[in-house]
Amino acid sequence: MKDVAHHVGTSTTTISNAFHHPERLSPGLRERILETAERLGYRADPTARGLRLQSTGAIGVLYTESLPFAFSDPAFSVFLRGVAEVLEAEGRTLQLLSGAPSLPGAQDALGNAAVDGAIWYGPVERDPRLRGLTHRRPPVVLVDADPVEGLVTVDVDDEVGAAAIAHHLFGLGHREVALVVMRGARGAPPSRVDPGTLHRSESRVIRARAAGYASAARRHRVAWSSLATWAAHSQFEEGRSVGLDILRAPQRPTAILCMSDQLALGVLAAAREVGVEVPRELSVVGFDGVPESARSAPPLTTVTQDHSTKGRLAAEALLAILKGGPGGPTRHVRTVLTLRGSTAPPRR
Amino acid sequence: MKDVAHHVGTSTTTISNAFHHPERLSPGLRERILETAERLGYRADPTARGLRLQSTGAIGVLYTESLPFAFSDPAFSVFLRGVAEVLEAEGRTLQLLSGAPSLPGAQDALGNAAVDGAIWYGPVERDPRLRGLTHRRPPVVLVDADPVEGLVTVDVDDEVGAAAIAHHLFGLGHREVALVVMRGARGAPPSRVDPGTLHRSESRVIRARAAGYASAARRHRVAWSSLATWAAHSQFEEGRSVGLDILRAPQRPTAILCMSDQLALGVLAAAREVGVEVPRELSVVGFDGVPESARSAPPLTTVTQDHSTKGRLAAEALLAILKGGPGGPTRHVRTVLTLRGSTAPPRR
DNA sequence: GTGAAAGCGCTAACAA
DNA sequence: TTGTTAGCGCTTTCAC
Repeated sequence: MKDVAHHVGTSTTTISNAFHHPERLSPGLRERILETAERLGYRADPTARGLRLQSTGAIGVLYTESLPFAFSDPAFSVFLRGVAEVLEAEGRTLQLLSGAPSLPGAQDALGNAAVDGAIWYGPVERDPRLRGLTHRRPPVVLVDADPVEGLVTVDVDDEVGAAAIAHHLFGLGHREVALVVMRGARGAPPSRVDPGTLHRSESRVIRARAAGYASAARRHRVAWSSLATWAAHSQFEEGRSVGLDILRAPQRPTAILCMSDQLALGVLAAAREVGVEVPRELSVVGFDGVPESARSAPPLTTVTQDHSTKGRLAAEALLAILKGGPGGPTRHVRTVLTLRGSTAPPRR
Repeated sequence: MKDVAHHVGTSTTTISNAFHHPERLSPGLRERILETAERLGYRADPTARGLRLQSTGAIGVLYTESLPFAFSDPAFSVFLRGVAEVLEAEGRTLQLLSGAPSLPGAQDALGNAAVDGAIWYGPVERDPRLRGLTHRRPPVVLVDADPVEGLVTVDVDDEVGAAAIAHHLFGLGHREVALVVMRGARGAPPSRVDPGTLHRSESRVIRARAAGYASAARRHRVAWSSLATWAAHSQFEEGRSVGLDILRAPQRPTAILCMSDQLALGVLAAAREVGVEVPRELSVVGFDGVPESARSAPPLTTVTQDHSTKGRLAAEALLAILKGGPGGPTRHVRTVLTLRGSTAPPRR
């Protein structure tokens, strides 16, 4: 900047004005400045600008697992699409923050990021970092995480959706139902769990969906805690491997209730491998309504949530706060039961 | 910071030292400072820090189309996973920059972002903005874009891969082959094009793949410019709609050669809808080897490129430059022909 | 072991 | 219409 000022023979103020207050300059001078700046390849330093203006134009999105994993989570991709839509319209940029709790410095991913505000996408764990986050700078909006007093939250109807799809399955007449639930921890192989412990999960999403399943079970007089249950990290491969285990066992269930589409898609693949026909011999359901779920063979019966709207709502709420608004109330996102081709009554 | 200094009764220098040069303080004082900082919720302002240190810790990734679209591009997701792997290991954050040429200020998305360096992911168009990007601050690494003198490039073997898969198709005996190519422009409906014009595309990727197809055609004495060709934006839905058009026409081809997996997956869906059996009645191939391509029914024969390695290489090259290295030579990523279940000889 | 002062590059009051 | 000055919040020399 000084450089340009020198070349043109003026002060830095005038350079700044040439860009931000054109009316305060004679057109000729302005012209000369712009030209010189162009020639010298001058661009205002965004960091200095950010310091002066107290705003960087960036919005952070913190994913509570490792970032690489985030990019194989299709629901998160669609969520980001929604976020990006509103940010792009405002000319803001999107900064991805890794919240993997194990990472050095992850504790402060938020505090160390030069962002004007952040969205905390916490599908995975009840996070100690959330404590003391209230009224934090930068302002934070919560998604899929346990609510925190004083923070705006985007809330999804997980329990209602889960109840609806379990009700659908039980209503069809299924009684031998296997459950495949998500688990945050990676690396660990899938394992059997007691569904009765699910309500103590660290993850709001897991607790809510489990509660929905349980209430449908109660309604149909199915013994909730007797359901054969596997826990796996929500990925296609894990779903496939659990599916293989389940379908190769001597006592095959008539339906598999999966807590995510990734898991269900994996189970579907396993069924194909083993030669079990869906839905004639086996019903499979998921949760999320990711794009792939509509394209599988057969198309997956699932609970759809509008991930991109979720992203839009979160981004809009955050921008409202940044504009000085109160942030407003919790935003609710509905889920809808999406009946497709992967369910049928059990073969008698 | 001043606040903390006040509370402790010391200077801001000492506060800073407490965090960055512990050895310069008496342990007692340091303890008191850390404690007070904690109590007051003090966090060093990242922007001010960035200005002083001339580094923000963020790496930009510019996608040459609109950001919302980026998140429905599975190849880009896998690429980002690779980038994120290396950035996360270095404790850096990932800033997504929208390069949609139509956007206001997109011209300067790069110049306005507070990043230490950037990756230009340009699958789409030969971009005028690339001119004058040489030796630009921040340093830039190019991916899937036309090379620019002086910039490090990650180069993919698109032409070789394309030649291989077209050779596979022609070698199987297919002569009535329809071509579905990508096009950058969105919104516009799919349309017929002359394959002879493809070598003038704005996109390096499109030119390279087309060149590969053409050379295989030549080798098999197939008249390249006579191939029925459709251009569509690389998305599932567009592929499906083009597929429907092709398969409902009176003269159905025996094979459809798609320039991306997204397109091919859409065509596969169309075939299922129309009741055309793949690969018995129709062969379909794609390009990219996205995860979904392995899970479709039938699994897609395609050209696989290792997108996550591509991301890793780009990120590593950029970090090397930031550490003062020369950036080194162009990185090459190989493609591999992946034969799966969607191709067979034409029915006689 | 601690503090004063300078300066990162920019923009905005305010003065001329 | 243009320039002077101050200051955004931090880190770092350098002097004490």
